[in-house]
Amino acid sequence: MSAEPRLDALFQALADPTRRAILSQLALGPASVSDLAQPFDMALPSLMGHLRKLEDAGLIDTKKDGRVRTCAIVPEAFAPVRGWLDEQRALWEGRLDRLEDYVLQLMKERRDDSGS
Amino acid sequence: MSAEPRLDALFQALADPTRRAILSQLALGPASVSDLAQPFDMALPSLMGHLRKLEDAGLIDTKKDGRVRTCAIVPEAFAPVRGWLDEQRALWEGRLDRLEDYVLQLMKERRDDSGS
DNA sequence: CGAATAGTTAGTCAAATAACTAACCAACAT
DNA sequence: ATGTTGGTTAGTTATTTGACTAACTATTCG
Repeated sequence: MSAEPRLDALFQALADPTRRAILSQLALGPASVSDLAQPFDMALPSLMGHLRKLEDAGLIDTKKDGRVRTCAIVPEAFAPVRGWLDEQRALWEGRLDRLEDYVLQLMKERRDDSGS
Repeated sequence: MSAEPRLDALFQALADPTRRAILSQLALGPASVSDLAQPFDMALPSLMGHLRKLEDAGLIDTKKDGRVRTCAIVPEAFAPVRGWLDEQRALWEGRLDRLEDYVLQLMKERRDDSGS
């Protein structure tokens, strides 16, 4: 019934302020692990955990060069999230359209009725 | 540094397939708790927990009338999520713009260089 | 009234999160 | 070759999540 484990991981990854802050930083350009860690009052392994979650969700991509691991954002990864939101809005608007049709139908029937 | 506890609750609420399915159902129109529960193979209290989280996040609104609690979606509640995504994209695009400026600058300098 | 319906409360439990410290490895830099 | 920097692994702990059962309350129906 779920059929979208990717969305679970994406939304879950975004549900944390530290991880969102990391993404905002990376949106400005790639950065190393310790660059990313610097603004946070948090031990390195904790921050690594966040990076791992972001990478597992596909939101960032990391590559180790020498002893430095460089992290970069993957902008396309946000697409499924936007997609779900759009789909959701489409459902909602579809409902509004049907509601409108219904109301118009009611008005028409009342007109016909009083006209008989 | 977080400054957006609302986003935490929103993304967290969306990070579960059951809750997303509930929202998709509600996008089609209001429904009672047992209507919503029917498609799921889950005890009622568990489903109530999901409804509670959705309500706490502000994504749904519920009202009890007699012994029936009716749930309705709150479409505006998605706005902060969209907002954050848009902001994120803006940062990314700003970065691309600066990158483009930089590349154009480099090209200009190379032209001037070879021209000397 | 008495039974069925709709939801709620309370309490339990296993698994997942998110943080920490301590110890470790693999490049560089001197 | 040794120390320092940048990151990683392992293992611990407290909290939160998500699901369950059992028992309960509050309508509504016959």
